[in-house]
Amino acid sequence: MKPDFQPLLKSLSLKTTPKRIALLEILDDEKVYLSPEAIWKKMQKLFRSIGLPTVYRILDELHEGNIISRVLHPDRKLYYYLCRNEEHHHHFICVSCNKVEDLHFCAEKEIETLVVKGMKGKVLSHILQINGLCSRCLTEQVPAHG
Amino acid sequence: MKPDFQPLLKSLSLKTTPKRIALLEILDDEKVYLSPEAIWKKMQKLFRSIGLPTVYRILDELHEGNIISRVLHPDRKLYYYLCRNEEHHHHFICVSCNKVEDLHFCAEKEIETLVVKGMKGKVLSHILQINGLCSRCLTEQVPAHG
DNA sequence: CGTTAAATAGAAACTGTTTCTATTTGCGAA
DNA sequence: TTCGCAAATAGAAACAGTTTCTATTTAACG
Ligand SMILES: [Zn+2]
Ligand SMILES: [Zn+2]
Ligand SMILES: [Zn+2]
Ligand SMILES: [Zn+2]
Repeated sequence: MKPDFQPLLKSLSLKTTPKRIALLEILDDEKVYLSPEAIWKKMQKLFRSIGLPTVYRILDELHEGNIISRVLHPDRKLYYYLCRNEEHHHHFICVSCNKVEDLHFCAEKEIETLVVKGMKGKVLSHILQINGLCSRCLTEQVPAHG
Repeated sequence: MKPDFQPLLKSLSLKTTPKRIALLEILDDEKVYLSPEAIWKKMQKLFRSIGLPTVYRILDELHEGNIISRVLHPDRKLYYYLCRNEEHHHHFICVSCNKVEDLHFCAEKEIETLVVKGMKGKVLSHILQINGLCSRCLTEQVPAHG
């Protein structure tokens, strides 16, 4: 079931354009993280003219609005993933097939305590990401794809 | 007390060159993470000719050999930090003054269990980093530096 | 519809990073 | 100590992902 992205965009004060909707649907269809260029190529099948900067801009806006999450890849390029899971969690990413799986774990409480009480500092954000191989890649030895 | 970096380099099968030693000493002097360019500028004070690619290459080799750690900055540029703490831990980084503090916390056991038992996957690496403001920046409102 | 600010295309610029090639240098062997 | 050679480096150039710019198009609202 395809969610209605219109109210989501409205809540961010972004206009409901066909390209924003298409990009969200593309991400929503995927269980893997995608690069801006991969998204662009999918967009090109839907629109006769679509610029790569537009893809970057939309991804930026949606990431800024906490709608989509960035994947920190060892190759240091940008990747994006749309997760519908509302509660706070983190991700296990497969570096071979790019699959993303929810990791229902976070130690923010413990860390907050360490930082506040131990360092007298303030936590602004935290990164927790597990890189590895998913069960399929582990058993089938599927070669990596871009 | 300046550590002897020679055996460290030897263990990585890297030749002991003045530039590698200097770079290690520069990092060892700092409690903040540095950008390749910042390191390059410090190197330029020590060598009349020193290329930025050399800095990148050395940083790469040392990072590859687990001698130095990369900082995942929100700005997506590369930063490096030399931590002498031998046991496994993570870092709290101050996004204002670039200071790095050891965070003696890691949930790798719990996460490993979740991934192996829950997902039938394999963990290759994990990222845990806390971004925030250190006590000094919190109280003194020190403006950010590059 | 008509108006207006937001969104976009396409080209061009940007910038951190990597590659390339000739030259230099560390270091084990003689 | 000197030699020989693979490793390391400088400097220039290339690269690639990302961002900026400007004219044009479009969504939203009355
Ligand atoms: Zn996989
Ligand atoms: Zn998720
Ligand atoms: Zn968390
Ligand atoms: Zn440390």
